[in-house]
Amino acid sequence: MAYWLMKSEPDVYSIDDLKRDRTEIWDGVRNYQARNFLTSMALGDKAFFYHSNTKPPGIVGLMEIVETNMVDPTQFDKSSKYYDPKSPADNPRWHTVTVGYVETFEEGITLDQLKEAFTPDELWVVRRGNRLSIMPVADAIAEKLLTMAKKT
DNA sequence: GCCAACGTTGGC
DNA sequence: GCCAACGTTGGC
Repeated sequence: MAYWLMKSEPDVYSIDDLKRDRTEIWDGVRNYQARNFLTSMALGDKAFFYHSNTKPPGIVGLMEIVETNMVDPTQFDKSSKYYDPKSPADNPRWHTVTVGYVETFEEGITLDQLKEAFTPDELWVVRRGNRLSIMPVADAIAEKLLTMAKKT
């Protein structure tokens, strides 16, 4: 089982929204590196939910991958802001997963705390200028994150 | 609201 | 294939 980190702006979709919905398709990713990580996810993988563009940014909870290799329907939806006219219907460009709610961390782990605890090589989200919205998290780092989440 | 980082687009 | 222009992300 692998661990991941997935970013979302809470104004757009937050961990509270996922708690309410229980499961949700993670649509709208339009970056090839992020998409490649999405397509390499396996059932049962866990993902840290990261709130970006908010105060404070940070990891707020845990998710589980409950469905893999889904075609992102928004790429064919002309009314969606994620509509991609260049994506061929017979060879969709954008794939994603469905995530399931696992837990909300009582205090979360802020970006400041993440920067204190990890180097940019250990956890990509603390890299300066990092814009990738989906990234892998090594097992040892994930275990440390889970310990930190329980302590706070 | 500003702006650094950086991915994408398009002219050549 | 280069690279300037442009758009987006996301911390501050």
